[in-house]
Amino acid sequence: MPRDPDQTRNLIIDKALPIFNTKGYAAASISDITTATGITKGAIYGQFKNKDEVASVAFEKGVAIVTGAIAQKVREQDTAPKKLLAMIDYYSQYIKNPPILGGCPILNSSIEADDTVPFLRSKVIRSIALIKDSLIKIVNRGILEGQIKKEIDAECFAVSFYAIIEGAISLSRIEGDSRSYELVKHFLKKRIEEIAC
Amino acid sequence: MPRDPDQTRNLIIDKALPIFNTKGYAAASISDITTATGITKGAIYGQFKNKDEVASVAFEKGVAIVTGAIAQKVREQDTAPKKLLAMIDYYSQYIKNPPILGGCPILNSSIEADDTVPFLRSKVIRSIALIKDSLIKIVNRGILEGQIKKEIDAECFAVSFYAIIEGAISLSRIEGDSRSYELVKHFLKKRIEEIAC
DNA sequence: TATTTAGCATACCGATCGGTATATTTGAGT
DNA sequence: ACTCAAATATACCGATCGGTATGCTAAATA
Repeated sequence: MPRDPDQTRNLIIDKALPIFNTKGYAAASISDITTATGITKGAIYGQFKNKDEVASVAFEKGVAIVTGAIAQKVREQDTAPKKLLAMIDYYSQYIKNPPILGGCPILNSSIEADDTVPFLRSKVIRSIALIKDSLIKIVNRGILEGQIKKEIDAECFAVSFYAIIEGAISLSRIEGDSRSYELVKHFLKKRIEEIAC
Repeated sequence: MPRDPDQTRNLIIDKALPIFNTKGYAAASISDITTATGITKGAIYGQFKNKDEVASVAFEKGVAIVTGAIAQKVREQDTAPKKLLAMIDYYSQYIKNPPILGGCPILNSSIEADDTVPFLRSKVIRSIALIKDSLIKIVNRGILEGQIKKEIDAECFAVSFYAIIEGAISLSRIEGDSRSYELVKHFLKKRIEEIAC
């Protein structure tokens, strides 16, 4: 097995991820990836069976980067309110210094995959469900440990929390200004104070 | 001037709008529009100078439909809290029975226009600014008229309100289920109760 | 009713798309 | 050092893209 195929695979995905994330699945082309990597079409189709598979793997990598970093930040905190604040701060950093060019891959793919690109849809749905579940667990554990008021509906809060962050990211991205996100950040901090014991 | 060009123009835009809104600017093709309208490429390029212009005009129409309907619903209410609730209910209807196939054109275009499609970016930004401003005015007038607590930061609330609605729409659309939006709706109703006098 | 011209249809352009068949290169096993 | 198969490069495929040049058609003017 000459010329380390794993390295080739990784290079393709690493370069394809920001391309798909900025241009979108439809607008991104295999040629974009060959020029970005310096690798030819033959190598790409040697590693992946088609464009869909490249996009799929790149998406999974994008999700892993984001959710991995969030999980890390959340784990560093010991109470539910602090964990929620850590998530807010992570996305704040995300906007100013994005780890992946083009914004949040889950949000981006969500918009493109809802009607077209069916092979991505299920992956997006699963990623969102995972984030939602971990948010619900944070809130529920916070209730059990006496950090969050017990009358709080965990799912309602979790979904609203996630929705407002994704909405704020899209606003700040299109405006090219972090102001909208910072306003939402302030709003969310007040909400967290409200539900905290 | 034979064969009513205005009618041709309207037909093209009416058919192009849901196509661009579902497939996105990059994936939607002129051929899609010719098959949807029964009109040939020659006629389309007789009315519009290029694909960008078709997408631009279609986007403006989409925004006009959404903002026009919202303005109507808001005008029917006499207090700020009721106006906000009317907006929430409008988008609730929007999800179940969308007036434009493919979701919210502002949100969709926002995602695609942030990095590519520069000709749409300024239009999206202006549309968002208009909605934001009208929300701020609703809140501020509510404060003046004693319907909303005066310590509320109108801009913070307005941006958060809009962000959470757009986020909830994208969630419900990708999930193919209105549940997420309904949860957010419940969350928002509580927030409106909180800020009301 | 003849003329004219705006509105539309047809046919075509080069470029690029995703994908493949085939040639070439590389490195591990012998 | 030679072999052989795996990995990559090259060259090409039909289809489709946005866009245009040109021919036809229909309605307003005279």
